Amino acid sequence: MDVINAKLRESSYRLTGQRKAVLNVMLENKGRHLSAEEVLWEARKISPNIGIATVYRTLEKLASLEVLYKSMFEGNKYRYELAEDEKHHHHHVLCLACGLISEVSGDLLHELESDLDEQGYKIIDHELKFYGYCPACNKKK
Amino acid sequence: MDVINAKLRESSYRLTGQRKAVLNVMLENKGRHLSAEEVLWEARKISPNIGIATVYRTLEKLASLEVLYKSMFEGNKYRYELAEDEKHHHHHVLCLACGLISEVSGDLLHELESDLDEQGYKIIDHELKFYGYCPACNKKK
DNA sequence: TATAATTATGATAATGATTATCATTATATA
DNA sequence: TATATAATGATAATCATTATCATAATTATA
Repeated sequence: MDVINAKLRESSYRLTGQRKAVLNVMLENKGRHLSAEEVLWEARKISPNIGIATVYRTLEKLASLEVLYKSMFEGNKYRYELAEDEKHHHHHVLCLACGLISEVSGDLLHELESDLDEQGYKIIDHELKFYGYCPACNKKK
Repeated sequence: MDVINAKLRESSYRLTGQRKAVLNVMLENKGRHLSAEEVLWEARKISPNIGIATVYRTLEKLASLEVLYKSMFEGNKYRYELAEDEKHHHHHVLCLACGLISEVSGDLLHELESDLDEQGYKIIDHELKFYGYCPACNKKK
């Protein structure tokens, strides 16, 4: 919270009612991955007239401040999640049956990244997604 | 080639002029990652009247036969590449400066996948992208 | 072979997520 | 308070992709 407020203050980002609504939705949904449309409906419970453009603008800004992480899902839609200091990388497991998105922690990728460094690359970030079945759906099969 | 023909025969996929054009474009661009639009322009050199719908249909079919791999780039566009037997997984490095897409081989991810297996997941596939600078652009900086 | 069914194609409309535009409203500053 | 600046919401525009549909090509059948 303090970290977030510091970031907002530093970039002199005014916290209007609508922006507060979006931010609150994201805070209340810590650990979940919301689409812009989902954020819109949740945010309207707090700020009933908020429009989709403002939601996009706010999510974009918060992502650029690294308050949120933004990443592509289902091949056609971004989803946003609250950033947590501990995990700078976003590794996801998508359940092909129920759509559940879980997080993978751990950083086995450092090894791969240093291989690439040796080859002359400069790696800034990475993204890893697993596709399969979550424990619950896997059991049912 | 034989493998591809076998797959096409098995699924009784008729190789019309347009489909042959798309397939040839992909064969000639082995190792490259083409968007549907790019395939369209190349294919029109062979089959001048081919339409974008046929390109999409053909790419989709070839991807479902695993003749091609399809994956999302730049957050808004699929790109297709000729599948090669050796690599069943598609790990990419995207250069943020020049847009070059290179391949990473090796499969350090098996370890991560078996961790997930132990947690009850059933992993079917994965996708890994690195973002950074290719050796050429990295040198220039 | 002629004809009927089937499949493939291309033009184009529809879709869905995202972005741009612009008039209006809210806020900050002189 | 007047004025400049920033934020907002409605909606149009964009762009990749998908759906539709009339027509053309191919295949199967009588």
